[in-house]
Amino acid sequence: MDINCKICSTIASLPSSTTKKIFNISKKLDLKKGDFVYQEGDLPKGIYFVKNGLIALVNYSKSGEETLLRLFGNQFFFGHRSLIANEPHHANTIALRDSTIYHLPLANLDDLIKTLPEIIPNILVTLSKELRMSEQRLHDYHGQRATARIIESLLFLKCRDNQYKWTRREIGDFSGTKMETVTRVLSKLEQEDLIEKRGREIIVKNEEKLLEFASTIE
Amino acid sequence: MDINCKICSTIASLPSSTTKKIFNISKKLDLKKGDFVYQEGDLPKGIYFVKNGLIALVNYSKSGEETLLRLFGNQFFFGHRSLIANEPHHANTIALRDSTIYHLPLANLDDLIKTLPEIIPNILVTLSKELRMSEQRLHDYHGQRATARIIESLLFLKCRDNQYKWTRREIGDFSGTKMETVTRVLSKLEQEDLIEKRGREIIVKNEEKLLEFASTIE
DNA sequence: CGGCTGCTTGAGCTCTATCAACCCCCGTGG
DNA sequence: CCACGGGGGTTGATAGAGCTCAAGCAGCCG
Repeated sequence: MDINCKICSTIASLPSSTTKKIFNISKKLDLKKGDFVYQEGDLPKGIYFVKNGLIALVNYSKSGEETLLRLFGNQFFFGHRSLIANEPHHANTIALRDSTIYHLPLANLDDLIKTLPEIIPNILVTLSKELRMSEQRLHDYHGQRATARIIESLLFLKCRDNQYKWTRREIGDFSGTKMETVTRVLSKLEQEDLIEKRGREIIVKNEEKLLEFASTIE
Repeated sequence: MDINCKICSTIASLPSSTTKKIFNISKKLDLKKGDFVYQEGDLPKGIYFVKNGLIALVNYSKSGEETLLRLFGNQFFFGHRSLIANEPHHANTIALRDSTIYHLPLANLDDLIKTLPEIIPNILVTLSKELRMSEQRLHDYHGQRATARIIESLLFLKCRDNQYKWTRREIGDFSGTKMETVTRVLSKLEQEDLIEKRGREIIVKNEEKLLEFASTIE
């Protein structure tokens, strides 16, 4: 977990007294890989905390295209955005692997402020960082720089979960490209000796050079 | 100002007592068109309120490419994200036309909570909506749907400021396309009798049909 | 009127999606 | 232990969307 990873640091850690309180007043949920927590259009029912696992916020279009919007690993919370905005969920949350999460049922923002006031500053910071990250990605989409986006996505995903075996499809869903493009780019990067493919796994040989390579594109 | 514009509603209005207080403890700034309020990399110095005018949050890449990230019209505040995240500004704010804004100097989030606690719920809601909007745009970038993005951008920009004469370049900067593409798409839309070009101005003849047209793409 | 900025249009090119065939790895069951 | 099946990955050929470059036009201001 690289603290310096510019796009990775979207979480502000909670004091242990707060997490303890959260686990006390929440309901434990065991999820199998592929389980949905909520789906697009659902009304917000509270906030969820990841005790252990990996949850993805994913958007699907009619044509079946997926977009990986955010990822929640250990100690992350999610569901806060829709609850606060008082909007139906704009995307789906799905467990990428078996996970244990805690559900804190809340009706709305007032309820949140009443129940867990100590978390508000943390949520403010988290939302702010999530917004920056989203806008940075937005900027990256202008022009055609699939290679740069794929490199940054790869580093981000690895940063979020280094154990999980990210598929080419998932990297594509996050970077806004297709699986085949990811494959081609990875092959190019391997030729440049920046990464190494070991079976289906991708080994980043030189993160520095990789990022530099990404920045020299455009 | 269409309340139903799904991507336009990123502001929650403040009670007049709050705005009054804000104007009392802030410093008035008169901006000429093209003036910067802050630039990328600057450290946050507080929060800004738009009394009158139109401010854009813009990101530039080395190659000079611009991305319009957010827009702040009358009654909007900006600068909150970086202050709360305690990060240098990730983009520039520039006055699109002569504007009057108020600057409330603040050192950090604690300072904000101490000085103006009544605004916190509002900021939470605003950040949440800004995040949704950004992520919706992100999703729209997957695949090549320049036409749909241009239509939505056009409606959004008009929704934010109906007087201001948006240029093709600005529509491109917001939708992630080039000026020439915007021109071509607008010509196509005019042929479809969905809009009308009156000099440099763009008249939306049928917003409903326009959105429907956008959704039939992909 | 000139000049500037913004807009339009065309031709060509590049990048990436798409389609398709094939391979590799791994787990399962006979 | 091997056969087989399926999901993920690779690679090639092709097409199309949108960018780039370039030239010219239109609206607007001094």
